[in-house]
Amino acid sequence: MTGSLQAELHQRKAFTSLHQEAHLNIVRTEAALGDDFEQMLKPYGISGTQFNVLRILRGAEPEGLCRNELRDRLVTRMPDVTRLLDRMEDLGLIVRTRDTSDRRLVSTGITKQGRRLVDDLDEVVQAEHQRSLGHLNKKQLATLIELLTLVRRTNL
Amino acid sequence: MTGSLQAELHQRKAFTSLHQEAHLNIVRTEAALGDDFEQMLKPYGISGTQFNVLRILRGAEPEGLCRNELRDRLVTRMPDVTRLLDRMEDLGLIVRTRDTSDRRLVSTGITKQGRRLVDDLDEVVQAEHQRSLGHLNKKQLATLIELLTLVRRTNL
DNA sequence: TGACATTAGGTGTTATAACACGCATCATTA
DNA sequence: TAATGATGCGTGTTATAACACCTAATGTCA
Repeated sequence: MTGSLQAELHQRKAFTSLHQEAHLNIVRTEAALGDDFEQMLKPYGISGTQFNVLRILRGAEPEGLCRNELRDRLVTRMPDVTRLLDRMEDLGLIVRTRDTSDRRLVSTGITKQGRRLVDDLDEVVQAEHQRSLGHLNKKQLATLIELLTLVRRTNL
Repeated sequence: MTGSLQAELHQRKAFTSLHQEAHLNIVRTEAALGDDFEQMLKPYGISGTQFNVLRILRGAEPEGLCRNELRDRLVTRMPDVTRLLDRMEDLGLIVRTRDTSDRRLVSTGITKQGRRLVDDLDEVVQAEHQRSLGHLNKKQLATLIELLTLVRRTNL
């Protein structure tokens, strides 16, 4: 029962602890899922992070979000949001407008083109989720979510 | 019960599917764990991937490993192993020697200095694992590992 | 109001990841 | 053994991440 990951990584020795095995399982699984996800997005010319930004901005419509609020909503840490948005602006996926009441703020919104892209991607993404996680039943998914949430509980 | 991640990401809307929620939970948890892990390694001057390399090479002693075998054992995909090893060689953590029987192969081994570093890190890493996952009991860890292994099963 | 801290955001620079390609070595087979 | 293909590894180049620093705008309080 223990040792599947061990085999995947061609390891001879057992893990030194259950904690280590759990940690590596999380990292390994994310890597597998993440790589496939990026691969899926490649034909559409955006990265996983960029897709994430689009989804967040769509959810925030019709208002936009300022840079830091957007950064805080990203699933992964992203220290250089400015240039991430620069690229997306160049691609025509987002627009930035300087706030008039507080001129420090830059409101970022999704463009029609960006909106069309995420909308189109919805079904592709759902299909990918189905492919990568469809073999788990509802109870298994719920338990997995529950345990991962528990992990983050003392990690926040 | 559902919606912890939703709150973490300041989301207003619910997830569109259990699959999506599971996927994002995996990504988010890995990011949290990974960031802390990198932070822990920072004082020692190496990255998570570099630590991983050292651990693999220590496990392969006294022989070394050729580049591709090493790459296949890495937990995450790493397309540019050559320059990763270049940097580690510059740091004095590994040595590379051209195989004499098959001159295409470059055997990579860990140096005494590298070995000392991973050995020193063992307890630091265990402490970090304890901190990040110590609040889960054995059964929970086992279930988590089991479910993540199941996820990868149709993802390989 | 002026000095100071705080907040939001951008910039400069270096390090690393990603991708495509090239070269050398070895295996295979006519 | 010469030709062809496969394998292992390195290199060139571009894109992105990471880190520290800088500027402008706002808030605060003597």
